[in-house]
Amino acid sequence: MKGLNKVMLIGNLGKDPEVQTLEKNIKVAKFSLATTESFKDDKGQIHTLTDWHSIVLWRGLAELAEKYLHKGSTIYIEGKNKTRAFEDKQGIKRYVTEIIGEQVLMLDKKES
Amino acid sequence: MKGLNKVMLIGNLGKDPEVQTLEKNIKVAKFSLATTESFKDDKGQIHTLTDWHSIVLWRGLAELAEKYLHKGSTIYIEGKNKTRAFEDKQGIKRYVTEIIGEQVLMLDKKES
Amino acid sequence: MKGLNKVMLIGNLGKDPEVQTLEKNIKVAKFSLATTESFKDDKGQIHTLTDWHSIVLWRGLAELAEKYLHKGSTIYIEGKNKTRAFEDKQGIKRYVTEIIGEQVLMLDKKES
Amino acid sequence: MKGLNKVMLIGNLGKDPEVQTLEKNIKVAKFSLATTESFKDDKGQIHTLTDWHSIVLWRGLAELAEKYLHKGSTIYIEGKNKTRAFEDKQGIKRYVTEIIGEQVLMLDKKES
DNA sequence: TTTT
DNA sequence: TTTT
Repeated sequence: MKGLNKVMLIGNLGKDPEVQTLEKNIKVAKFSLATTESFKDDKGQIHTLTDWHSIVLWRGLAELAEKYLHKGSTIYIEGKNKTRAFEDKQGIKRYVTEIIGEQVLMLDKKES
Repeated sequence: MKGLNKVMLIGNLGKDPEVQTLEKNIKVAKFSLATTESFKDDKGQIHTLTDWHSIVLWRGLAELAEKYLHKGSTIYIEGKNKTRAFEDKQGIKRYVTEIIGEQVLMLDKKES
Repeated sequence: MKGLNKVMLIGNLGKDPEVQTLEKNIKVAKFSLATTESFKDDKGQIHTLTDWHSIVLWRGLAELAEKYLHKGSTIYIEGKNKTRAFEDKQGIKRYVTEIIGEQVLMLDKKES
Repeated sequence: MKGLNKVMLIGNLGKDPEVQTLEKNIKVAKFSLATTESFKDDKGQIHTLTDWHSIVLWRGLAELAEKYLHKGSTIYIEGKNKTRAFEDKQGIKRYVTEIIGEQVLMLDKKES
């Protein structure tokens, strides 16, 4: 271990995961996750603030996402921040930060 | 508490922090932090991979950064991921993800 | 910040919280929390293992526990490990490690 | 993943690790780790408080401890809380909570 | 752009 | 029992 890059989130999926199957049958799932925070302003009024996170899951976790996660699901996810460069339609270099999930825990009560 | 948005990093500053003083004497410090990971490939060969993170510190933590942190400093930082929109020079909407620090721990041995 | 002492748990209360009111109307809540882990043994068989944690909540968090938490509740809790000495009935010094909660997030779906 | 049981510490070893070799050449290292916290009291006076943690490392991490860690070493450790029962010399059942390390990062600047 |  |  040479450094630490850890992200831990509890929140809800904004949409159903988008799952792709790559060569060798490796799957990737992508979705955005909302985390909500509430805080008091100077006047004691409670406000709510939502952050959106771009989540990427690989292999077994992508399969779990495909099977069990959907819009609105509440999950705990642990992973790492990765910023990668890509070119947009105009050929301009842009950056996006994604969270590569390493552990996922489903937090919805089973509706039996 | 309504959700969890937590980031924990241990790494090194790529450059000295850039510190601005805003109205009411509030300070903001910005810098990038490298976290390093090593892993073995299929052939057992060890590789090293660096991720860069954009860090933002406010108020007291910005003052600490200004006083004590510099290029190469090793720190532990705990905070949250925030993605914000901004317009680039061409007026195109772009996004950047920053880590807003809430706790900072300096990990350099004091060179006495 | 001089060091890091952080514990993060997601699990279920083993019993209803025991709440005491101390002087100045300060409340303390205590309960045990089960975290469950599953793993495969050498033969690929899945096993389940439960760890029990002694949780202590003060003030506002104790009031939250009193009002909303009960046997079986699922929570996320963030806090610190504290080991304290006490004397048992025979006057022998013993030790117990408790997690002093600093953040609590209720993870049960509201049953509307 | 069915629950979360995570502990993260940054602190210093109180003594050199005690390393045992078990059957099949499996090693276990044990040591106590001090985490230090500073806080202001009602009068704005700064106080310092130390917590002691019992750390257990297995296999490769035990070997790393044996080779590189000693009294005073600063480390980051990530692991889980485990409480286990044992019988003391009088045959009375007692409990101890240990942190089973899963990741260790050495934070001492190399003194070249 | 860092560090080992 | 550590460290600053």
